[in-house]
Amino acid sequence: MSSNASHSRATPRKKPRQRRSQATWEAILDAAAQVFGQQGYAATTNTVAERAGVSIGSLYQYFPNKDALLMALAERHISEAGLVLQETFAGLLRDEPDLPETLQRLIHTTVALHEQDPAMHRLLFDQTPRTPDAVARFRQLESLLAAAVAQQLVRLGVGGPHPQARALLLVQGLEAQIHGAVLAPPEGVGREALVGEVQALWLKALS
Amino acid sequence: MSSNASHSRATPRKKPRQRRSQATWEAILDAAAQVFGQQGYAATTNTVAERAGVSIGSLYQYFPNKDALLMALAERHISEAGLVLQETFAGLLRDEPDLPETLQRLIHTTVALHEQDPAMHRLLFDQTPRTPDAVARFRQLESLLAAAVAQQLVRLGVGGPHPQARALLLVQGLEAQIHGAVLAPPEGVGREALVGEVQALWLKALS
DNA sequence: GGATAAATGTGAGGATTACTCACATAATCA
DNA sequence: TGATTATGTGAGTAATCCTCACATTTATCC
Repeated sequence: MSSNASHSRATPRKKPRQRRSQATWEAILDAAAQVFGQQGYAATTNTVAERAGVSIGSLYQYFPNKDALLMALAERHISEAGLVLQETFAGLLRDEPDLPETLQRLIHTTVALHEQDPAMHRLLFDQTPRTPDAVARFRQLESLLAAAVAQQLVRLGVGGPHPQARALLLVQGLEAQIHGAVLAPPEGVGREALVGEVQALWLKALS
Repeated sequence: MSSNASHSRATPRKKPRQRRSQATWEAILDAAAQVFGQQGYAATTNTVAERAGVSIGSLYQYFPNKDALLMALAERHISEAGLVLQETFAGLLRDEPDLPETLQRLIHTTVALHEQDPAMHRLLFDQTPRTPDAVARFRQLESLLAAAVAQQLVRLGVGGPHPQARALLLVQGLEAQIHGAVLAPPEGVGREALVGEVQALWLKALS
């Protein structure tokens, strides 16, 4: 089924050395984004290769298995999100806003990240198999993010006895709440109100 | 691949009418729990049938596809969790405890549900494909749970302008935080401390 | 009790699909 | 230019989900 290659690795099987191979690699990844985005993870690797205009053999020259293709898409998506987050934290370090404003910015960024490319987000979150590798990678990112948040909490004097722990809870809770609000909005309450409620809750929790 | 049956339905294909068919149905489910629990979603349906001591044809007489088998396992797991939750809420309605005690009980139950059968929980959460059906089913349960929680918030006078919305945020946030604390405990902080921090945060948020 | 119908069980095989490998082509280097 | 290395190809293999034509067991009726 999924990833039964001898010691499956998610990294590209071969690093491109010439310009044309780089182009091939990108063509495959772009095709994967399109095809998986439309048909979900059930889409076949042959379809991806066809859409990319390369043979199925070339696909497997760069990605050892189907999961690796998704992981590569995830990496790309994550690195884009990383840039946005880096910008947000740079702003916080520069302006040193108070707690309400800090929360406001963090929440706004989280919402923006979820609204940016819902199809891709849903594909990666709902349909990509959660291999141990993928889970570990996600946890690592979460931890990194928590560290940056912890720094802010400490600056604002609301870190408590275990800033890193508190920050982790904030990151996990916020992600789940915003994810639900944006991708599965409940009836009867507008997204605006819901996001406002999130901010109010965390503001009280941290004050 | 996954669920390409014409209009896939997750319900058993055939309702058992005789006692032996009921036995077959349960044998298959029990075998599925064992085999999938050990080998994950990659385990084959033929292995499940073999373990159950029935032919592969019989398996597909009761479950239209592999996903349906997992869904049935999920239903069973969820209904057990439902009993625990029902008990918790019955206790809250009976005793009408104050906010700290109410939160304490809700959190304790959530922790217990995650510690109960971590293997099955991980299987269903991490490895079972999130089909639209499965996602919808989960959201529905979440909503039901939120309604019960909202009732408690209103009773305690901390429901705010939109008790249902606030309750939903509580349910989603709590689930994510406890899930992380129990199934992926961070280093440096004990689970006890982490759970305590969760309670403190929500207590302040709702007071 | 025997005959008929309905329910349940079987497993070889069809259809799909992830992935391989022996070989062809293109680029680089001496 | 010839040799070597990098890149590309696609028919074929193995694995696996699922079907279907048929066998067997149980229930129903006279």
